[in-house]
Amino acid sequence: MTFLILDGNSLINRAFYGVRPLTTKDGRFTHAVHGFLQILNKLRSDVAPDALAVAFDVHAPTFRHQQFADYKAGRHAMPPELAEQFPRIQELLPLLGIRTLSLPGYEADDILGTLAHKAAAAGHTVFVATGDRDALQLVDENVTVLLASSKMGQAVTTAVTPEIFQADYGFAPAQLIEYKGLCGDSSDNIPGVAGIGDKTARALVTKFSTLENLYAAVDIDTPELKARPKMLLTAGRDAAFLSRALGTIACDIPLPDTDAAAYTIAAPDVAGITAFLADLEMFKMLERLKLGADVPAQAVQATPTKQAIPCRVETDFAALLTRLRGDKRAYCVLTEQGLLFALPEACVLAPGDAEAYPAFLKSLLEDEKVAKYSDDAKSLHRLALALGIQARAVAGDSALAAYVLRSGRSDYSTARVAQAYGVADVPVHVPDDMNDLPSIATLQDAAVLPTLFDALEAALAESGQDALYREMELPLAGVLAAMEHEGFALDAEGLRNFGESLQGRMEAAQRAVWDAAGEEFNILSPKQLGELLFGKLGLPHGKKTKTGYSTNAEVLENLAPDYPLVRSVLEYRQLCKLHATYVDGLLRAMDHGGWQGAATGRVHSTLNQTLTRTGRLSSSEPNLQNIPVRTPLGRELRRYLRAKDGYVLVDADYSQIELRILAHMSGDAALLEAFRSGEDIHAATAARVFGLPREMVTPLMRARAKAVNFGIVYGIGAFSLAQDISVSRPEAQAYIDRFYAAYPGVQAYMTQAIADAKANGSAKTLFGRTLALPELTASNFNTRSFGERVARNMPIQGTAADIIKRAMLRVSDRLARENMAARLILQVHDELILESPLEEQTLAERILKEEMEAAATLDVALLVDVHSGRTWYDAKG
DNA sequence: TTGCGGCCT
DNA sequence: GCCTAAGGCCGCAAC
Repeated sequence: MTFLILDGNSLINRAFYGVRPLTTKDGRFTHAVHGFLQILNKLRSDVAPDALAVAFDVHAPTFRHQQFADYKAGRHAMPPELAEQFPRIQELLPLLGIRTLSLPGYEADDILGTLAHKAAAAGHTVFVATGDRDALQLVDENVTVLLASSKMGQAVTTAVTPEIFQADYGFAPAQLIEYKGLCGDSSDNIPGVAGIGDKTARALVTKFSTLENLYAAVDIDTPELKARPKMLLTAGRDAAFLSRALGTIACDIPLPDTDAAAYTIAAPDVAGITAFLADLEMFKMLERLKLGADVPAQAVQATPTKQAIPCRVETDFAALLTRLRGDKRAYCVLTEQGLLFALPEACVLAPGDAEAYPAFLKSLLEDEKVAKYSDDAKSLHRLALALGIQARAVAGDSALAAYVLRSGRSDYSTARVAQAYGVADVPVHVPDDMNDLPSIATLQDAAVLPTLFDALEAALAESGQDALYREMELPLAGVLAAMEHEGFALDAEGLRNFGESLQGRMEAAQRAVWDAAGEEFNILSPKQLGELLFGKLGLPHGKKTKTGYSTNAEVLENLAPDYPLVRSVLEYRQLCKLHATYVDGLLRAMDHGGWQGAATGRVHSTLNQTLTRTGRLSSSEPNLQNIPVRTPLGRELRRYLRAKDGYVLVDADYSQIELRILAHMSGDAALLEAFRSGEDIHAATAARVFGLPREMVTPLMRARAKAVNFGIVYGIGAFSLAQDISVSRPEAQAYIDRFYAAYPGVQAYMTQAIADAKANGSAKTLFGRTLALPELTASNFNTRSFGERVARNMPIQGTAADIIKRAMLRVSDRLARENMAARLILQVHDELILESPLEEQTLAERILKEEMEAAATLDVALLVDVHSGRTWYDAKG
């Protein structure tokens, strides 16, 4: 049986702090109740438990207080608005058929541990839900911890399995207590070893596994331990063992019932729940709890008068498929419960747990004659790829359509898009025996799709962006799905070794800073660092931030020539950045083969298609578009992003694409001529700006001209240019003036771009992509200036984005047409990367260059540079 | 969660 | 007196 165990205290706390306060008319707070029920609902639909228990703390000292009087001392008292909500939840849970339990002298954690331990031993599948990372020590093959957190106000749970834990921490879940012994836990006032922080603790636990091993090493004076940690460990020996004991969850406390069967979910008391929720004025929650027909109509408030669409589960896939083939169109939404269809007369779920589900999906997704319309085309493509096929006739994506119509929205969820295009909610009706259906909100999202697509398609036709949507973005979703699916191979072992070498250097840099400073402090804390440098040591400070002195790289680099200490700070920062963000970050993102599916050892970045204002893509989890390249040390990371055996990476990037677009769009004769003659564009600008013949241009002049070239594209001002190239402000202004004098067509174009944007209320790319710019009419000078800079930059940056998207489609089609095994795996704004079999390398290089250069025909040619290599480092020219 | 800092095109 | 170059993602500290 599946047993779900909740930490009531932890989850209610999360719920309380995670949402805005809410009261009934007579002033009783209800938001924690509300948030907790939402988490409970989500967990129940995710895990489908047979048995459920909710554990609570008792407000009394525990056995831990006897060991350590200061345990959890200094904690803020619970605010009364939260305290008053606990009894409400404890009253409601039994009505839902769920048992609660607590035990004097113990914490909810210990109940979790004991129940989980016993149930796992009895062979049950156990899930523990909490917001407290402490509970991760319970994770093993039979126990998954569902960690609740909130991301951008949205409640999310993360399933932590042993593999995921190991990837995150570097050691096994059971060793979490050793880690806590070393670095303590400030929220519970557990001390740990003074001076040992997260980083050192992780390294020590990874190396020595247990405190016993570690202290054995301390005692025999092994060279594996450096002097400082050894000294700290010796001083903190008692604290370490005490902290470990305090941090250890008890798994054998005397509970009355430890058998999972004793917590089987009972039938809900519908009348009781209804009365309870009505009393707290939580009418919507009644609906969400899916209590069905027994709910009195007046309790649900303002029952919609429109005919509701009934929802059901359909397991006769053959019939469903025949039906969809007859309709020729399938409006569908991929949900956790399966694929959900909006038919004119009903919402129908094809349940994901049915045996025939994969075969059904294959038939549908591959069927050219059934056009698929959804809220997320990329997810349909990825579903197909996971099944080993390619989706055909993915003909609509509402989010993508809305993005093309107007980029810059913060949210392209179906509900928001429908609202924006004036499409009314379609009410849905869930029969009371349908507990396997997705949430009401999801059902409504599906139900609204047919009318929503009508509205979106009409808007697209009217705006002239139909081609952009249909011929560029929609097919691109398929290409992106394939790229995400492929992923990028990672040399994990090489990366780990590189990380260790960084760690050695970090310790040295840290030591150097501390020695020079005469004290030990957290160098990564801008507050502590600022106080040291500009307070205690009295160094001349530059600008200030809202919260104190600025310690950013620009400020520190000005001080570096005179202060070795500052150089060490910069070095320490760089090393930490490389280690935390890239070494650890990439290893964490590597596919470790979670719940199902084998580990691929590759990273599968998400390529977001509806995020940027300009039409660019963005990359996340991990972001592969910001892998270091500028500094030699950072660039080393690219040695660990590589092609698989027998393959090679082929990397191609556009040369000066944005300036070429500027030349085309402005029609400036001199800029066009500079590109046509094939000369070095920055040197050409330098010659014109400085009024010198080409051969008199020095490297410094070229570098400054390069900064001006880029700055012009962004709408730079003299102040920032002066900063950038270290000249006086009047001098910078002179460069800008001379640039415009040298390229008068560019100046005219920029003026026109702003005028057009003001006239239309939006900026536009060469391919018709539109960005609304309400900022242009703002009365605030800064806001308006920002709008003007975007009006100048977006057409250029956005056109470059359009062009590389066209190139991606061409490359993808060409590779398929020529039956090649090479695959696109990444795009970095002006750069495409293929993973190609060695024997296809030459052809792949040629295809990439040809298709990218032919992606647009401008008044100036597009030029692409191609390089290949086993690793990304080698493939970067 | 916010602010700072830092990596990319 | 204020601010100051476009578009992103992510880690850490501190609240």
